[in-house]
Amino acid sequence: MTQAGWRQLGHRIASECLAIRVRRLGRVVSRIYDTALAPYRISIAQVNLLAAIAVARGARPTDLTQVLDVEKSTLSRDLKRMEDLGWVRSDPTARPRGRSLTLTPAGERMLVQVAPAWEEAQQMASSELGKQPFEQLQKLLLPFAPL
Amino acid sequence: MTQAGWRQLGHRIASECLAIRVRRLGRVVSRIYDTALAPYRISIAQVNLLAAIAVARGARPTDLTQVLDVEKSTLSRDLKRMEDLGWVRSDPTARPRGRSLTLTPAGERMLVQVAPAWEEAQQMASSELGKQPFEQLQKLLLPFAPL
DNA sequence: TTGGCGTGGTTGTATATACAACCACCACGC
DNA sequence: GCGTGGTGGTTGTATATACAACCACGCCAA
Repeated sequence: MTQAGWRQLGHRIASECLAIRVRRLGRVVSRIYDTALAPYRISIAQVNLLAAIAVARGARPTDLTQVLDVEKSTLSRDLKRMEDLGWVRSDPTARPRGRSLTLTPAGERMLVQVAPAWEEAQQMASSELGKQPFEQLQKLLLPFAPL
Repeated sequence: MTQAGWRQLGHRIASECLAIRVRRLGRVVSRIYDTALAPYRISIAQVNLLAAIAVARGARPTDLTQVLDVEKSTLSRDLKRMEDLGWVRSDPTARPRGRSLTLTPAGERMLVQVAPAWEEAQQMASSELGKQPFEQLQKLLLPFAPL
């Protein structure tokens, strides 16, 4: 392969790859939310989990892996951390099999407490990305909302 | 806060948060590319770096942190791995200060070798997200292409 | 009744990511 | 000529993420 070959390839990949753009967007957006949430010592990923459990009450970890598109091993450890922090509780379930997840009172309080910071982060994201792009992204990514 | 309060909040956050959608998209899309690239023992994040260095030849790590919106500490370790793998070389630079990055011949070969798998991944992404959403996303995320 | 098999979950290992703290070094002002 | 500050980089620590391998337990079929 000639020198022009690989250099041009690099250019093509850098300029056309969807994953590269999406991952960079993820870093930028995550930083906005994590910064806004930092005073509460919680990450946007953890707020995500809290909200998911609040909504899908009594769900099992396996159920959440579907809703969140996350690996079961990832979820296992994330949940462990949040149980250790006292935000989540898991009880053996009567149903089929597995554990049933619920927020503890502390978890419920945390969700309520961080809500204003989350709102701010939404505003920040909208102003950093631009109002139009923000809204277009929201619409386009509707299928990825966990509901 | 009443029970309806936090439950409704969970629903609102789960259904309206941009970061949650973007992060989930990132997981889904990254998996598509990583799966396609797996036979080559390389991740899309590493292909990203290879391409960036191919394009911005002789750039210093600090320069890349701007282009990629990545923390310097993250980049430091990612580059270390890739130097260990023999894909990247860093030389002291005459200019201002710092190290100058270039692809090794092995790095150039790797970029060329994985290109077909990357193309397949682009196709897979387009078909999994749908042609229209894929193209709309591409357009919307143009500002996040590292060029 | 018992021997798999499938499902749910954890653990081992590795990468990607960030923040904070630190170090190294050069440039510039005095 | 010598501080001192800013810049570039690494290291400590922690989380988020994935794949592969494993474990635990019910359930069903022979």
